[in-house]
Amino acid sequence: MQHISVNSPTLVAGGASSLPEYQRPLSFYGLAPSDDITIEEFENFSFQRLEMLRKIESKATRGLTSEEESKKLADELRNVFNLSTPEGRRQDVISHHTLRLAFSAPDRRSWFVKMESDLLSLRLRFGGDVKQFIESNGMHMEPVSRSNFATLASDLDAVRAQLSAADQKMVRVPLTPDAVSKVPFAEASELVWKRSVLLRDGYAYVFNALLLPVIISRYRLALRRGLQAASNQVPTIQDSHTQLGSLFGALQKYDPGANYEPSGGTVDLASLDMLAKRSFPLCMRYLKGVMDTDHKLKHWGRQQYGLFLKGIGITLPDALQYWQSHFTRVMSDKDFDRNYAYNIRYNYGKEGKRTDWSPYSCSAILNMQPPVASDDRHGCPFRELSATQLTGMVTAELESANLPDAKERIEEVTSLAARNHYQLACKALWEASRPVPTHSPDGGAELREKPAVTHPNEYFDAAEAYRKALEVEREVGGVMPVAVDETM
RNA sequence: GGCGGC
DNA sequence: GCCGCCAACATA
Ligand code: SF4
Repeated sequence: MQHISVNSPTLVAGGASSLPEYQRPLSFYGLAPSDDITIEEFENFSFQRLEMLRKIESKATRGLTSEEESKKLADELRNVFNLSTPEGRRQDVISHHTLRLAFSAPDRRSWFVKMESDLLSLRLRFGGDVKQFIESNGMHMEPVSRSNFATLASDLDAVRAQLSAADQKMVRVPLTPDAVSKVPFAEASELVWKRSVLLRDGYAYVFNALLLPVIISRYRLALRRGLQAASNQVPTIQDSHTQLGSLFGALQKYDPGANYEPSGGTVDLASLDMLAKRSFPLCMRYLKGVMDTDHKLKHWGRQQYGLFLKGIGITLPDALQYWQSHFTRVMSDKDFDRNYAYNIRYNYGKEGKRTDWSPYSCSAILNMQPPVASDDRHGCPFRELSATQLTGMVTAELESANLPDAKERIEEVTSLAARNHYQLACKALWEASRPVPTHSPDGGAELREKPAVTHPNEYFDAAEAYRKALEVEREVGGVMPVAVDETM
């Protein structure tokens, strides 16, 4: 059996599980394993952990995040690595560090960080001890002095009164200075979001009973640093241990998040449906709809939509495959190659004068040859669609976001369009389902601050940025702000 | 879609 | 019939 070690000097004294990295049941995994680990162990442990993370993901994507579901999940996960035994802790640490290496590439980090932080959160919530975790890991939480506390006490009481019932139960009633910590604003974003903290001078005053999100926030930061470091180690490790290469290869194939997180500037074809639904401007959503039903698009529609797709990060091979797969449903492969493939490559700067053409702006789109043929689908729907069609599309889009004020929003959008304010209508639609977050950073502010949409890709980018800003909250179990209309 | 070449 | 090359810019 082939023994290998991640760290070069191997030390084994009195059994591996007495090593410092295996002492605490829960940690930020700051210490890498230093004992001998067999290939089989690497494989078994890391695949078991990957299974755990995938379970967490699948629960989350199916929306099973209630207290009961979370508890069930936590119980299930406890059976994978038994953290109350030294060997279970060893397996936990080894598997974590193996996956760090496998998920260290920049475009694979987010998924791993999210799942690992969910895992730690579950473990601490069900069966863990936050206070003990903080102590045993030497985490520093800045205490509040007696005199400072005196000035905050009444405000803290007010905050406590607003807590959810469950949280309120956790905070002991006569508040004392040692029941509160002073935390940098950024580390308490989820609590700020839920208005569970008192804000003063750029700091958040957090009830110690509710410190979990702060821990998770620090964990995410530490983990991101660790992944950065791990990515530097990967080449060395793969050089000295070729056996690990195939393990990493296998682990990569198991990455479930790879094709749904549009990261690293390129976008996977598989995520197109999802992206269209959540972030395409109306014109592009419309063109995509035509592609999905008719599998063809006339020339200017291809230009408008194709360049937009390039702009959001569809690669040339994917673009060729995308158009080909649709067009060949209504024509031969040969016809597609002869008449359309060249133009797609040309738009990507791979033919002729090799210019990387930029996607059309709104004014370019508004200014194109008007669609005359009955099957011309290009242009701006706010101008080209009949009032009935437009209302239908806008309604469909806003209904899926189920807003309290959908009626008014639809009316606002369609009446702007009727007055020929197409780009204003477009922006009103963007805003309708994207209320300004009260606390979290306003992703998409670039667009919100402008009066009108000026570019379809700007619409898309701002929509994605908005989503991403909210994601920060959701990663630590926060609330979506669509439900955040509580004006108080 | 237009222009151009054979 | 075969093929290559190009491209828009007011919309408060
Ligand atoms: S305003 Fe611009 S982005 Fe919006 S639908 Fe019209 S062309 Fe597309």
